[in-house]
Amino acid sequence: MIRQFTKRNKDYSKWYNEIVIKSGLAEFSGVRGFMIIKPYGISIWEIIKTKLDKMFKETGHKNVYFPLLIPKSFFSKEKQHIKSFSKECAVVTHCKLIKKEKNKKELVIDPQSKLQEELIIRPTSESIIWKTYKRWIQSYRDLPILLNQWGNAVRWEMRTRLFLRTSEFLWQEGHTAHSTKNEAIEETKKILNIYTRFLENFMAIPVLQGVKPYMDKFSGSETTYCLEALMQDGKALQIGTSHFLGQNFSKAFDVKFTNINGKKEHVWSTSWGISTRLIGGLIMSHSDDRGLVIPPKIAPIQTVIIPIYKNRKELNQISEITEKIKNILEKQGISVQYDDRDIFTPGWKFNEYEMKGIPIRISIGSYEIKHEKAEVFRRDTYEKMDVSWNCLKKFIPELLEKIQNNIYQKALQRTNKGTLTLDHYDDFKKKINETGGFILAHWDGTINTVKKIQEETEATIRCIPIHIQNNVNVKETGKCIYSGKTSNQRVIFAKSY
RNA sequence: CGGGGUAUAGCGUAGUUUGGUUAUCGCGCCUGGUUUGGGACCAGGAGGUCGUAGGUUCAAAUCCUGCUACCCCGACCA
Repeated sequence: MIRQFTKRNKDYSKWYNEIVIKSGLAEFSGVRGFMIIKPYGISIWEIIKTKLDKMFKETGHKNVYFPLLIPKSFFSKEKQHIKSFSKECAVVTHCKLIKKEKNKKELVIDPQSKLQEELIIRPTSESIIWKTYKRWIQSYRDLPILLNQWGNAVRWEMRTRLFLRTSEFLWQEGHTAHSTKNEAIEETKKILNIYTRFLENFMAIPVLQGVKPYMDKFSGSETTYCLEALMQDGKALQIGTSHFLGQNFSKAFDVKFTNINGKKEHVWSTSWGISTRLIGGLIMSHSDDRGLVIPPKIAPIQTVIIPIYKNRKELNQISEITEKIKNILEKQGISVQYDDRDIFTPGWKFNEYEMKGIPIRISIGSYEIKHEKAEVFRRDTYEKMDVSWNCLKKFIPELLEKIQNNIYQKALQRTNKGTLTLDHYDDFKKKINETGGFILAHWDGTINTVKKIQEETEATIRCIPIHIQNNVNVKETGKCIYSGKTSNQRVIFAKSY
């Protein structure tokens, strides 16, 4: 019996949902917009955490933990911040439940337990952190503060999608404080580069570094740097952000330091984050019609070994060999799972591990025992190879490298192919409509133009590519693709998640 | 918030138009046996307040009314 699932080109979003559920990453929870991340999904998140955490620590950051709940009054300080987040806050107003009637099970809120001040479940932690930094910072000697926290946040979303947009998400939020503007900007860029390296080297997701246009930046920031990745369906996914907050929060929370000359100045700050959305991006970048494809460096299990046997005696023989192979590989830091469960046939296991995206599968049966070989299968290309036992030690790590590289190159080529420079609105519409992709086009800088383009094509400005933003000299003047008005730079348009 | 779905065993479903014995089938689960190179097979077994509240009726999964929940497609957003 073959368990089918929806193909990408038939119904992309159905494919996406099915792959998440069938591969065991996550499922719906019964609470609207909130998902259960299953062990397999969390194990990927844990790897993401471990790798990124190391990179943060290497650049001088420390971890910290602030509360989940934020008093409403803290939250009301920074104007722009309130404006954007107040629409999607979950608010705690009471702290007790009581039985509605005696001897009945139904519970109601105890009106007596109303809180003096309502508490907001953090949609992000700037407010409580800046309230605290005010106490921590007096002198330039207290700076910089380079902190990060791993936690969760809640934003009451109207429309949710597994991993891509859920009302609760797991994430990492960095919050730094600096004595100079320049240092804060450098920090923002440093983090952007860490994210980029992580995404490209580990997750094999090529990203475009950019700056958000003024109307699209994080509320309360001066500049929002972002990473945009192109998914297989031609839509863009914002996969990481790093904000230069200027002095907005230090002013809102009155955080000043005394500089070396004894003068008081407002602190400069940044914040930056990535979330469980990365897992959504991982799926939509690499996976195919047979299931997940996970780059080896992020795969919870890099190699699975499946025995093929006719009887107990054969299994014992295979297991003996397998244990040795497993040891050899594990000594090199490769994660190996030996699946000798008798309740499933090899065919069942093959399909299961392909669905889960395990990069390499090794199978060993009587044929292999006889020839002292193993059948090695790679998930990314479906290629099968016979490898003799004494070569595995070298072969498998090299193959993992190759797979990692191939997955990245494939995504890179797809992204490059999907990125076009266009000057005519007809071409623009056609491209967006037919294949999607990143389109580099001139923009007159007005919100009105963006609105019109969005209405007509569903595409929006994703970002101003950082190389264009940074290098005034290469700024190219031209005419806005929509209005024909003068433009001095190209921006990236795309449909997005 | 608008539009569309769905709600029956752990999961996926048939039955609902046209009410009628003991609610269908597949997967999964348990027991025993045979199997095992691309989602094995045989035999036996367990498992249900048909989302919820009310109504119509001799009789409701099925008809009527209300309610609730989740999913999908849009508008808002990491």
